[in-house]
Amino acid sequence: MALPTELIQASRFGKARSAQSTALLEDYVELIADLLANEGEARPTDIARRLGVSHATAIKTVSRLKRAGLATARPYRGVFLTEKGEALAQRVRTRHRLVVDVLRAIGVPLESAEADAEGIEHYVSEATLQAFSRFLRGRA
Amino acid sequence: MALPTELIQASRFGKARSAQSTALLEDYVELIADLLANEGEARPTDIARRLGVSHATAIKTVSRLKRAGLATARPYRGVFLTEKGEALAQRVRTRHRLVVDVLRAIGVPLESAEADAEGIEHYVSEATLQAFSRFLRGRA
DNA sequence: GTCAAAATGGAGCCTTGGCTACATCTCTAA
DNA sequence: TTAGAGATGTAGCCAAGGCTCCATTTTGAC
Repeated sequence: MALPTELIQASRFGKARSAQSTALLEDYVELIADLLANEGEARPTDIARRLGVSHATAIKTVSRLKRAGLATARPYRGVFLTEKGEALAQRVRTRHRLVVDVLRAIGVPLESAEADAEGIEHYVSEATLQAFSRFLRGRA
Repeated sequence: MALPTELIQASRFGKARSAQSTALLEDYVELIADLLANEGEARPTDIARRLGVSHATAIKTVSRLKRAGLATARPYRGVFLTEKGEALAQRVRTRHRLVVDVLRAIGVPLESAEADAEGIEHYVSEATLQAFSRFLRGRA
């Protein structure tokens, strides 16, 4: 093999770990976009309820989103996405659909596909996404 | 729909979050089993190198493994798995292979399949695993 | 057999992502 | 128009999972 096993493996685990840290932000951005589209506004309490966490936790994470340049929010005035946030939401939404569609195509029940996709989607690389697209096109 | 959207969604996110907390333990158990099988022993330093973390981090997590009843370790004497740990390692290994095989079957390049599986495997439910098996059998 | 290198373990620090409890603001219904 | 409900924000706590730095133990080379 080209590289020592341990280096290959370490880099894989490292990637998985860093994916974990962005997973939460992706979930928030996706949900905020959804709330803005369907409810017209994204309030911390709604975000908290949808994610199943306390409102305090939601507010704290929203401030992380702001720090990351993904969202804007003024006190007592709801949350909005920046351009960067919108772009991320779009990518995340597309990826989510693709993952669910592939799972469905493989024969995973709808409910399991939706639930598992919530975790899986954060670990699907670009190369894998492309393979997913090809796979779906191939059986369309 | 049977349940309010927000409850369904909250439970999905909740599941994904709790999967995250077990993911690390699963990785450790899988790796320790691998080291025991291939090297005859699992030393904290090797674990750390393979995972790409500091040895101190590895040691701390091994003590979590002990607390969880998955591993045993005496000072300066390497790490071993309990029966419960062995069983978990076996399940994790099987699942890992299944995920990689499905990704490969779909057309994901080997390297991406191995790398992405490292993250994906922790979020694949029992129902999805079964669908994966059926899918592979169906095209064998 | 000794001593230096390597492995191991521990202490203490940071960030993240949870929580509860409390304080403050907004808004709506009477 | 004003009280009370509900939403929002703040503070302080916890555990997990990283890290570095330091002390100790083991081990291997001479």
